[in-house]
Amino acid sequence: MPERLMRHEQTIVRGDCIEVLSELEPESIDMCFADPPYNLQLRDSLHRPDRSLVEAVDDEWDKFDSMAAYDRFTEAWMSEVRRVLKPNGTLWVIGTYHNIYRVGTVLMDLGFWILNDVVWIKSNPMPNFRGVRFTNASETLIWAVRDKDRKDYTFNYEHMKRYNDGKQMRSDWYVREPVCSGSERIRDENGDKVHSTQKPEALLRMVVEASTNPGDLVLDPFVGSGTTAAVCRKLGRRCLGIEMIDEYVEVARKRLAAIEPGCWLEDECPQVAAGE
Amino acid sequence: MPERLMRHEQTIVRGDCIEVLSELEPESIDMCFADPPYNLQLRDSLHRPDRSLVEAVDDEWDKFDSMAAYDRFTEAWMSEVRRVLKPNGTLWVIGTYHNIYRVGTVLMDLGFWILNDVVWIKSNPMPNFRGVRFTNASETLIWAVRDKDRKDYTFNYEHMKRYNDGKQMRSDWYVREPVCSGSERIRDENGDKVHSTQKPEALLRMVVEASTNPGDLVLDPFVGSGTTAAVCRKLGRRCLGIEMIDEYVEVARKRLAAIEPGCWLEDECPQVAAGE
DNA sequence: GGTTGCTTTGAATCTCGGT
DNA sequence: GACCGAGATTCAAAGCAAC
Repeated sequence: MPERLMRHEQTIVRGDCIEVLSELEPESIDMCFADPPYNLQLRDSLHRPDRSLVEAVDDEWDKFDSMAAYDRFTEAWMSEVRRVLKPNGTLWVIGTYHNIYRVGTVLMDLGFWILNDVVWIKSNPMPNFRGVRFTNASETLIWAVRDKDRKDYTFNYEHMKRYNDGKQMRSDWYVREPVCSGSERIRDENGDKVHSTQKPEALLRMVVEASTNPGDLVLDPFVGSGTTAAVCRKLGRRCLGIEMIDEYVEVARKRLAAIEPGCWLEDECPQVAAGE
Repeated sequence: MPERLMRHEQTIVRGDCIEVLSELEPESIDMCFADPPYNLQLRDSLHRPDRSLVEAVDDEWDKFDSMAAYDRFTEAWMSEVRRVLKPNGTLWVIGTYHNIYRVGTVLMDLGFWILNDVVWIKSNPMPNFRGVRFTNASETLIWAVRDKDRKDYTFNYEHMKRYNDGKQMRSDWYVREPVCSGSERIRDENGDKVHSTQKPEALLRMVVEASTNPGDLVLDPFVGSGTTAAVCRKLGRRCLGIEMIDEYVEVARKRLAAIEPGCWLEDECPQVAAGE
C-alpha cells in the first residue's frame, strides 16, 4: 500500500487519517500541511441584521465530546505525522482561537520546534453581527520543524522575498484573494458549497513555496476539498492526501484531474503580500 | 492592605504577584491585563509560585520540565486572577508563540471564555538576521471573559469604531507608533532601556478603552515599566499594579507621578488602526 | 462592452426577558 | 431549562441583472 502511494505524483487516499498514517514508512515525508477540525462550539443559530440565516459549520466531523477528547484526537494524528516526517521535515497547522492553543500546546509537547506563527489576515472576514466583539479578522498558521536541533529544514528565504518588495518576508500574510467565495469555491449541482471550510489556493501556495522544493513529498492528513493537493500539482510537488469522507475524496480527485501539472512553476503568486 | 490599595487611583504594589493577589477581595476587579514573562529562562519568575519546584528542576532544566513548570506558573497566577475578577470581568493576556499556546490552553481549562484573539501587527519588527525564518511581525492578545455565559462584559463597541473609519473594529491592530524606541521608551542614566519588553502606550490604550469605563478598576499582575497603570491614569481608570522587582516599581511610580490624570479622555488614539 | 446597483455570503464559540 | 417573540444588529467582495 505505501509502495503504491509513493509512486503517484498526487494521490488522495480514502480512509481514517490515523490508520492510513500508521501504514506509511517512517521519515518519508518532507512537509505536512494539516487543516484539522477547529472544534467550533456554536450554540444558537445566528441571523444577520437583515434576518437572513448564517450558514454555520455544523458538520459531524467538527463535533467532539469535550476539550479533552479534542486534545486526544490532536495528539493521535500529530504523533503519527511526526513519525512519518523526516527529521528535518516541517509541519504546518492552521486554526483559530477555538483550537489553535490546544494544537500549539500538543505540538510543543510532542517535541516539534516552532519556527513561526504566521497570521493570515483576511480582507473580507465575516463581521460580528451583534456588535459584541471585534471582527474576527485572522487565522493562525503554526510552522514547526520536527526536531528542535535540525537547522537544515527547507525554507526558500530568497524566493519568499518577492512577496514583500524584495525584503525579508514577514509572518503577517494578506491574502487579497477572497475567502473562497468566488469562482474558486467548489459547488455542487445545486450551487451549494461542497465543503464548509475550503481554503484559498493562494494561502496554500505560500506554504508550499516557502517550505518545499519541486519533487518534495507533501502530506495532507485532512484533505477536505483538496486545496493542498491541487496546489502541489500546480507547483510540481508530490502529494499524499488522506480523507475519510467519500464525497470529499471524489471532489478532490476530480479537482486534481483538471489541473495541468507544474502550471504555476514559472510565475509568482499575485494575491499575497506582507503587511505595512 | 487591600482596603488601602483600593482607595488609590493608581497603585503599584511591590511583591510577589500571587501573594499579593491572594490578599485581594474576590470579584473586585473589572479587567485584568497581563504581560507575563515570555521567556522560560526567567527562573526567578517561575519558582515564585511553587518553591518546592525550584530545587527539583534546578540542574535539570530540560525542555519538558520547563514547559510543565511554566504551565504551573501560568495556572497559579491566572487562577488567582480569576478569583478576584468580577464574574463579568475580562482578562487580556499578551504573548508570542513561545508562550501564548500554553497560556491559551490554561486559560480555557480554567473556565475563561475567549472573546477574541487580537493580533498586534508591528510596523518595525526585529528582522530575522540569519534569514532562516519569516520576520516575526506580530504578537497575540487573548481577550476572554471570566464566566462563559456572562454576556454583560464591558465592550465599548461604538467607541472602538473610530479606529476603523467608523466601521466595526477588527481584531488586527496596526500600531503605527514604533515599538517603544522613541521618546516613550524609558531609559536609565546610561541610556540603556530599563525594561526589555516595554509595551507601547497606544496598544494598552486600545485595550483599556475597549473593555473598561472611566472609574473601573484594572489589575496588572506584571507591571514591568508600568505602561498599563500610566494609560489608566491618562484615561481616568483606577489601576492596581503588582511588581516584584524594586527597580521596576520605582520606575513605574515615577512614571505615574509625572502624568496628569485624565489627560487622554478627550481625544482619540491616533497611532492605531485596523487592517486593510 | 462597460457601468451601476441590488443580492448573496463567508470556520461565528454573536441577546434578552417573559412564560 | 426550553421555548417564543421582540428588538437590535453587518462588512467586503462576488454574482448577476438591468441599463
